[in-house]
Amino acid sequence: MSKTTLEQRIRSDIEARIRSGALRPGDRIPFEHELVAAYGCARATVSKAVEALAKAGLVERRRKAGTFVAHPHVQSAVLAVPDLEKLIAARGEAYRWTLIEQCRASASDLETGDIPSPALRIDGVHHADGVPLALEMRLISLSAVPLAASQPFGERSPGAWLLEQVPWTEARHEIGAANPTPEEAAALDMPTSGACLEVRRWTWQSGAPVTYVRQLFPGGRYHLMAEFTPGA
Amino acid sequence: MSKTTLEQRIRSDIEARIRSGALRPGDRIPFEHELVAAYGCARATVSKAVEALAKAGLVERRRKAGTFVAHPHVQSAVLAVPDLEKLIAARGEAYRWTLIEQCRASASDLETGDIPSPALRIDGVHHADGVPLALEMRLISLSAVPLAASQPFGERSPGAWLLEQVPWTEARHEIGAANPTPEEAAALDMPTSGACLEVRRWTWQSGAPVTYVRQLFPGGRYHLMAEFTPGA
DNA sequence: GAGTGGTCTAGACCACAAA
DNA sequence: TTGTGGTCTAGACCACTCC
Repeated sequence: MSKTTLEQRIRSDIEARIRSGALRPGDRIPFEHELVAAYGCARATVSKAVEALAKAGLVERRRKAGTFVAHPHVQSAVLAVPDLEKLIAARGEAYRWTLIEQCRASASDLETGDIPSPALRIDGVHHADGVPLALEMRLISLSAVPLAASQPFGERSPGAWLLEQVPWTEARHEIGAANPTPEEAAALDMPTSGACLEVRRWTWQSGAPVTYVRQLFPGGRYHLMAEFTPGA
Repeated sequence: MSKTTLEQRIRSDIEARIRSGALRPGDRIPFEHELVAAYGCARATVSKAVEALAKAGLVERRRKAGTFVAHPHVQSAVLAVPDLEKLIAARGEAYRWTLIEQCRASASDLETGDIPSPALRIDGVHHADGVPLALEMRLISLSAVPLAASQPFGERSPGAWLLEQVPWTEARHEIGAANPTPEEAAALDMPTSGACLEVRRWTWQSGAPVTYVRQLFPGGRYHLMAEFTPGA
């Protein structure tokens, strides 16, 4: 017996033919009315199945012409950017946040973060089992989050607090590698010659800047993972 | 006059209420039959709209209870991993691939790449306007891609060739930072103390390993970008 | 012009989880 | 038990685009 829906079956049938190479990029897949005949179902059902493949980028639909296997262009992948506190806890390690500095953001800070004045600047370190995992430099727009001004970030990291205050934001990430400055290297307990993973994130809510954060991870202690399974 | 569909309107109405904070995580959004009444349309239309929000992760649907605004948990983002040749060309720079070595993969190679024997190993450098942008170490499974054995990779990078041979694969990425070995630093024309972005990618087709690649980017010359806009 | 996909309707039955 | 969402049907009209 099967617990899968008919729509899923149609979809995975076609997907398997693409993944196996039986259908190659540029090939036309059966018309909707042909699939309707083949599976003996309503057109809405096959339409939903094929539409899902199209949204996943596996096929391309063209009016009057039909539906074709797409040419894979850029590899895209879903990147998980977890909250560090939860990530460390999930790994079974002890989490600790230490505040370095909490002050008004300077003009040059605001420029790099593209955050309007007034804004708060918070520097600190995330530790896993006592080892520095990430150095964080964050700006928070006080016009978007006024409560941040009176919030003490000595005990709790601003990321988790912000998530509660300002849910469902849009964000942009830039991921690169950089060497730490002497001060950063000291905070991370690493040499300045060591490589760091640098993640910078700009966050908006309804188009208004909320926060900017730059996180520096010592090379060997952390890596990001991304899965790419279109159609999953 | 509007060119948007009714489904899109319903969807963006709800999304705007979530994004603006009018509906907060845990709040229930209207039942389908309420939306049907509010918009005066068929249930299938509102169902499609709300289902799209659910797929985007903005809401969570529970039978008998209703549909609720989801709690943002892990930040996820869509990461673009472009073909380097096309990326460099798109930036208006001259692309060049230089082969370092092409040989049979050793046992230790196969272990790190999780590729079955026999396999090919190809090392080379991607240049943009004559400057080394990335060092690449790649393994190709010869059982998955037999043609690779007789393919000369002196002129053309194996990535673009593979994409034509074996389209629509699944992949996993690991992104980190590392220091180059002296040999790698020389190939990239950089000091060993410089930070590198390290991207490792495992690729399968229909569950069978196809290729493994490790790319090393000098820190300042490249960065990855990821957008996070659920509901777009 | 002809035929595709895009959207929508007005029903229906079912599985499941909350009350 | 009850009501929600999950799935599906059998139509319909339309817009677009390839021939």
